[in-house]
Amino acid sequence: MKSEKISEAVVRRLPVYLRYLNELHKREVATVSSQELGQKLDLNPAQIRKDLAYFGDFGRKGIGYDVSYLIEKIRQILKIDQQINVALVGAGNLGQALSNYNAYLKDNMKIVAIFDSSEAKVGKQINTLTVQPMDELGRMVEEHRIRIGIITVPDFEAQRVADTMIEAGIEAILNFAPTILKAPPHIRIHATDFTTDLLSLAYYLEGGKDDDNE
Amino acid sequence: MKSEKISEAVVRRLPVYLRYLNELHKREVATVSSQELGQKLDLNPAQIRKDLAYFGDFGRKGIGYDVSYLIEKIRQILKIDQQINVALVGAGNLGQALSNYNAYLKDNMKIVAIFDSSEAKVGKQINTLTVQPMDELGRMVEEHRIRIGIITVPDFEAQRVADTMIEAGIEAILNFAPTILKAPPHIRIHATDFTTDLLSLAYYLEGGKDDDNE
DNA sequence: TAGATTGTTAATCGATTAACAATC
DNA sequence: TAGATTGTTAATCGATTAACAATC
Repeated sequence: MKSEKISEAVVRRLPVYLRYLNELHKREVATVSSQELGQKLDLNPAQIRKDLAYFGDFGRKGIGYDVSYLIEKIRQILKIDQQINVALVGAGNLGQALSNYNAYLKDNMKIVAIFDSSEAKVGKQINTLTVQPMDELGRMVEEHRIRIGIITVPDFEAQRVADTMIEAGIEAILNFAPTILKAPPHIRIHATDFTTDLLSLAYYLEGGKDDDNE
Repeated sequence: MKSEKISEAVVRRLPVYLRYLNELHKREVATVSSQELGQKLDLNPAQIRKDLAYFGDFGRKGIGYDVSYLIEKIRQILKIDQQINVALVGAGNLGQALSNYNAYLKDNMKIVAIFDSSEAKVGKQINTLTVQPMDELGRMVEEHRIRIGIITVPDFEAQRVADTMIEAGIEAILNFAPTILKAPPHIRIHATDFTTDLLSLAYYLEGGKDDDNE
């Protein structure tokens, strides 16, 4: 185990490894090589070995990686060996869609509360959760030790919601609103922007008036 | 205008610029500097100037960039100066959420058809569209010149849907299923994985059993 | 022993940032 | 003219990949 700081690119690949390892585990595969992982995940095997080696010597030369052991280790690294509670704000279609993913997220990530600022949405049932008004957020964060917030409100509300979350003590935010959130440096923010992804795809389409690329 | 190949990082920033420029335009701001753009978008001004300079000399020294002109140029670069038709497969919650974004995507990207393999979903009305069965996909792609596909089906169906899309002549895919799609190199695939984003956030939480980071 | 595969160092590649002449 | 800001080159920084000794 070395003590460099780990780049975000590395951290973002860990859940990808974990996902495929979980699949292997379900198929009762005991061992996997960086070669095979790389082939399945479209990554360079050397990169995978290097990524993992940042955190420890998890593999065995000549053999590969023990699937169960590596799963356990990656969970520890990602800190999901304990349950992490998540709050979602914005009970629209997207919020609803994400809360369904609770099933996928048996990796110890759990959406435990859903909030919305609109009277109309409060009280609505989404899976096992009841949509709560925003002024319950502070209390719920404390009571359930909620550490991550997901924002699925319209862009013009996003910053306000983020501020409320941070005020309440949330440590990290996953933002789906198409806006750049401002926050103090100790708050981790990841943004996921569907419209940006889609528009950038268009660039790679063939032809058009002037075909500059590829 | 130079003729290097443009990196994906650059292309992914263009829609971000566009989004803020559109906002400026609505506020009737005529001109903007790389400095101000950088400040708002959390990017280095030099990077913004460099990004834009790949495609042409859009700015004016001492003045900055003309908002309307730059919007027009970025639209051309992204090839959204013409309407791009999009098909969505998977009429679940996420699919429904995305199809609502049609409003946002007045930038000439339009979801013109929604498909689902489940009998139960076919015929359902989502906004102005009726969910169609999968075997209509080929015909619709051709008829409406659909060029981009969005996949919002469960992971185990994703590859099959991608194959069908590619077979039908779709050129680029935005994949929301948590799986790595295999496709020929001329097909552009962007993946957006909510679970991966969320799990990687956990890494940055403070404390835990052993606190290696930050 | 022979074959496989890791962990790690060195080489390469690419992206970001700083600096500044050109010029509005 | 003085101040602002671009476009671009050079410097820096960081991430990926290749190569290989160590070893199971």
